[in-house]
Amino acid sequence: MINETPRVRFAPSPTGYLHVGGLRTALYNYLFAKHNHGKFILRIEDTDRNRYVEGAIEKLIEALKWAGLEYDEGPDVGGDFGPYLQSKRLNIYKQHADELILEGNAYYCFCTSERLTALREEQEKLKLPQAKYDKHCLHLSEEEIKKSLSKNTPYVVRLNVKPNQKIVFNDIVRGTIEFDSNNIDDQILIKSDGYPTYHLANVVDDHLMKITHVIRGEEWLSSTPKHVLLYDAFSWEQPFFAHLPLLLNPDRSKLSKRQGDVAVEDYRDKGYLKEALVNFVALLGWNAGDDREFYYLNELVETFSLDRVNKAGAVFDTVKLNSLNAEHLRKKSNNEILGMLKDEIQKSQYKNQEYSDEFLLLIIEAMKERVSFVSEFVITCPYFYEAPKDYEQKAIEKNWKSETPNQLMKFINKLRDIDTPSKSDYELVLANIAEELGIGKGKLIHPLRLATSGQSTGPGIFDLLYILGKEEIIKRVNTAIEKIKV
RNA sequence: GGCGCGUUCGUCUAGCGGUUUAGGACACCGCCCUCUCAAGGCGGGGAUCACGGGUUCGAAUCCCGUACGCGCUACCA
Repeated sequence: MINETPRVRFAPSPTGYLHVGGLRTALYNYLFAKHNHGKFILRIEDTDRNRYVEGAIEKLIEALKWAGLEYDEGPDVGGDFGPYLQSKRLNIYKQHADELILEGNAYYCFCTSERLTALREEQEKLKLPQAKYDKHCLHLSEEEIKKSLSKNTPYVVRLNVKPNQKIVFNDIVRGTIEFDSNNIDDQILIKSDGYPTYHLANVVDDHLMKITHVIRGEEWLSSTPKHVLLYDAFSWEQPFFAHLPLLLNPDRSKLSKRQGDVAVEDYRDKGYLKEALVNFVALLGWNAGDDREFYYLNELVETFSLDRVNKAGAVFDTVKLNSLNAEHLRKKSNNEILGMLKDEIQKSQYKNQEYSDEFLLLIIEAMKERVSFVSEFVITCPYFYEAPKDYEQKAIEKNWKSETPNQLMKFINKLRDIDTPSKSDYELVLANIAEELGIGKGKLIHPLRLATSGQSTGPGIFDLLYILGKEEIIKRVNTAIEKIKV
């Protein structure tokens, strides 16, 4: 098996959205596959009809593709081992369950849910170490089984776990793990509605789809012995297992909706870059062993390896995500940001206004190092899109003196003489006026910034002026002189 | 309760028996740069490596125990 090309799968159940923990699992599968020139497969585990969600599969696929995790085989792209929807493989599971029954590794169980509950209650009363099915139906005679079957009595198929066995398997992340079969319940394999449970379906499919490495969340570690038992019962070779540490809430419980956003779509909609989310999530439980923290997907592919995956859970801390987002944003070309900024403007109050690409590109260049999100190219510097409505009070107090209006008028008047001032023209004019007045440049710069932007922070003043343009500056300075009273 | 897994700065982590006065990143604070804010550079505070025993000349690193956390314990995945 070790010489085969690796085949791994991401096998989510369609819940309606892609959980960031799921994204991390999918990513590690993808990285492992691509690094080793193997195949990455998407398989939908939709065997719970009670949890059917309309449109869930489409959403899942959309989120996966948004993140850039293209798969080689899957429900919408096909492949040689389909179908990739478990709900379309029912006959396969049935057939394999029959095989297990025939060889005594599984058995029909006709117990009612009432008996099961009673059993559990009784076991609880007796303070038994663990509640387990009592194998009642294992001892049914051939006749009894036939009779019940012909009467269409509802039944499930259970795994026949033999007592006093050591079940040992190797986990790539955690090493050798050992379980005692006495602690393992006779797991239901086929539910009474004819659908398989996860345990049967994932083993059968992983084998049939020639999956070499099962890379999944740690929540599956405890049920792996059941899977090992199934591989043995079918006389199939086991895949390699790698159980990934969980993603946690700030209070270290399993990452959940209650304590923040968990859907990839939520982060996308909040304006996080896919590069940043992928980069961030990759580092939650893995690192290359050096100090590097900035990666693009293809670079992760180059460096990823399963044996550098951590054992302990990791808190999903969005503060660090934010800084990574800013870093990825800064590394993008202005032209790439331009497209995103146009989308952002469409979502804003300025959607009906026209802005030239040239103008927006100037804003991007001026603001790029001052923002963490594309949306901030709008909300943090509204003065590029409209004249300030009011002026920051603290800045007025600090920088707007009684002589300020006259000084600014001088500046404006000088500007009028220049047709289309360049950036250095603004710089020159301002320097000249300052010198003329015998004041520091700051005495002009700060009021000018306040008058034109309404704020005390922003890009370099000459960038600001150049982007606004002469006419707009004059208008805004006049307005400010009228409106700002000291 | 049972079984399993885990435990290094607030958070993500490096470390795989001596190179460690435990390194980096984010966050925080200070300085430099500077027209502001950022970005960038430099520096600072912050981890008795969960705790207790061993093994060893020597342990964050190996072993055992305890505590704590998490996961599983469904006709859910």
